[in-house]
Amino acid sequence: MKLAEAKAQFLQSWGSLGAQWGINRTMAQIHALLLIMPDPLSADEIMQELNISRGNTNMNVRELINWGLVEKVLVPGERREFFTAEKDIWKVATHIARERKKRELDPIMKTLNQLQEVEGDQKDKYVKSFRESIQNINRFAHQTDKTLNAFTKAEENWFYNTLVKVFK
Amino acid sequence: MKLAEAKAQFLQSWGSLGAQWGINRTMAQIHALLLIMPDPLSADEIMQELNISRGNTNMNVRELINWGLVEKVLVPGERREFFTAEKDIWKVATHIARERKKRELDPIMKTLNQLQEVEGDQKDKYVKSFRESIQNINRFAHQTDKTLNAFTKAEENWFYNTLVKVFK
DNA sequence: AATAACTTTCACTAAGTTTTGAAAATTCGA
DNA sequence: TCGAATTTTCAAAACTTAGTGAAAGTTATT
Repeated sequence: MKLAEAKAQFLQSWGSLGAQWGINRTMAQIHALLLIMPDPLSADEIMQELNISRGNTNMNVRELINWGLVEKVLVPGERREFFTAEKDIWKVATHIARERKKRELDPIMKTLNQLQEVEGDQKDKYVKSFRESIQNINRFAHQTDKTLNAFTKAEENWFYNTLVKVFK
Repeated sequence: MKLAEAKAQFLQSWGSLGAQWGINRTMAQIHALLLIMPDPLSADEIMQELNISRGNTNMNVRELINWGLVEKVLVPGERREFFTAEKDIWKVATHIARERKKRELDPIMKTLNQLQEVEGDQKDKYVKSFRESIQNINRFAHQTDKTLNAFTKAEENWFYNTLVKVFK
């Protein structure tokens, strides 16, 4: 397989993987592109490689920077901005996990805590069932929270090493 | 907070959580509804509770059954079908993990393996960088695969117990 | 076999999201 | 300060996905 072909296939696969996880196609593709390129790219290069508009490029690059997955690089003597992605995939994963936790798990935990205080007769089977479900989900959420915290710290990759030991 | 209000809020939160994970709102809401109800519900009851059409209900219930998260219950003396959700949230999580792995991780691993065989001069920095990226992602994917396999087996909850020990 | 109860399908519509491209804003060097 | 290079914004268009409801299909009962 030639590089050009392999590259195209990777960009497309990474794009649809992203889509299945609620990340927009273009954002995932820009990320993929920056992942495999040895040097930082300019907005124009991204536009060309992916055949997308300037506006689209700008929006999604900014969003990637927001997620901490891409950063601006200043090339001396160049007016334009260049962009590069974190190449250590493990760091990428912990970044994403940390972001999603902040945006999704934390809010739902807040909600769950409130919902536990539903009023009503414990003998009413609807109340009882609701309470039990919320409690179970809440317990699970707390466990997940702890696990993610451990995972996303990972300052010295100890989590990774632990996992490797446990699951090898 | 009254039950009705708490219920509405839970249905809505679970729905938008689902949406962020690429699961459609209605599917997540039906699941949430069945989670908190003590007894199985009929299609009509689901339609009423969530204010959705018959067709939509049917499609999403079938999809949930497909995912192994909901099952039909036959109530003696009733012609209609009733539906109920697995209440053990841990089982739900492993089910989802197993499904998503099958649908997403397995295919991408196949692709990655192919992409490693890209032709070209190792001295070409584009080829070199591409190879390295794919290799890194591939290693990560394999590790994730192992972890998920361990997690989704969970026949005796040993994974859970291990995690609790490790992260408590 | 006819009927009634119920489920499934599917063409269409509604809603939501992404992308475009041109205009506005910003930045930097001369 | 001006103007060229570059980035950002945003309204409209294109596209995608979800939801509807009526019709077709299925199944159980008499």
